[in-house]
Amino acid sequence: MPSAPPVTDLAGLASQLRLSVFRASRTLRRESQAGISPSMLAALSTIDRHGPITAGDVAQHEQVRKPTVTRILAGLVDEGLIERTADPLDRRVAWVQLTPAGRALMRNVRRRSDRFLAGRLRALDPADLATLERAAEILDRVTEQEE
Amino acid sequence: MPSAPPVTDLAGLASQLRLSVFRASRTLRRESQAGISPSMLAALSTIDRHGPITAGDVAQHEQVRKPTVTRILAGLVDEGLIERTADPLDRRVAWVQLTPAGRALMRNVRRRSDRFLAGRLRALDPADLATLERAAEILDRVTEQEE
DNA sequence: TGACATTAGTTAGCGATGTGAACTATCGTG
DNA sequence: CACGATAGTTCACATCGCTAACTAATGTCA
Repeated sequence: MPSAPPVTDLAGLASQLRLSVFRASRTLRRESQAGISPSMLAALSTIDRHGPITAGDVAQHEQVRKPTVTRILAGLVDEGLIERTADPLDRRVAWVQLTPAGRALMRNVRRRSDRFLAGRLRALDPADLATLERAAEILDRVTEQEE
Repeated sequence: MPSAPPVTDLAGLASQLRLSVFRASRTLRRESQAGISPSMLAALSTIDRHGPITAGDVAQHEQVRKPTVTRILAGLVDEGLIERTADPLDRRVAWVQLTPAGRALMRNVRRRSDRFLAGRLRALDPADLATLERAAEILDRVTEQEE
């Protein structure tokens, strides 16, 4: 694999990347079959990874405002996927964590519920897959960083 | 640059990619400063690239249903960025194309309106930028293909 | 101690974006 | 000319994000 030429047109890359990510997100949203909405799945994943976590910290990780988190968490509680625990020392704070059902859903999603996308990825060659894998990490760094 | 190890866990990559793309899209939507919405910008870009095009074909390219296209195009017409031309032979069909204002906006967006994302990209090393560039193309292939 | 700022989270209401179902208008075909 | 296919629209609905304003609890400091 020859090393790629350097990218100097940052603005061009930025606008291209914006469009590609936007379109991909739209398609993936439509094809999502996890049983819960993309927002809920993303929040669930954050809660899964970061153990017991406060609503405010979920907002930080998800890069979303607090009222949005309130609604998403309410939905996850309704579905029985997370549970809240009041903080005994600071009664303003509510900790959330996955229920067994939440953990089961996450396992399910990771292992086999992404048939649409996985099916399309199957057609790619290994180099492209590796590129996507690295790109996912880079995207996370770029978009999740604190300002 | 050493060649990457092969990716075999397609389901894992798929679910990771879904989350990364979703979060990136959410952040980019919030930071968008093009003056028009991401949907409108994406459609405008498609119309720009594919010359005079019908509404149905815009829907194909954008991977969106026809009612969605109707509304997006109406917005672009309101903003004076595109214009419709009735097909003289088939009066069901409406062709759309960019107005001078639409072309000017596209030039503007490509060159300098993506400060947020470009600013964050500036911190990346050339290899990461090249990865993102290739990933954008791959994403387009994966998500825009006909089923 | 008591006034006041800060912090965590919620409620209420808005706007943007996408959808499916049903509709109009037009076209093509036997 | 009847009837099915096609292009696009309208309508009602759901999701998802936001700001503003609120409640409740905590911290600070004169």
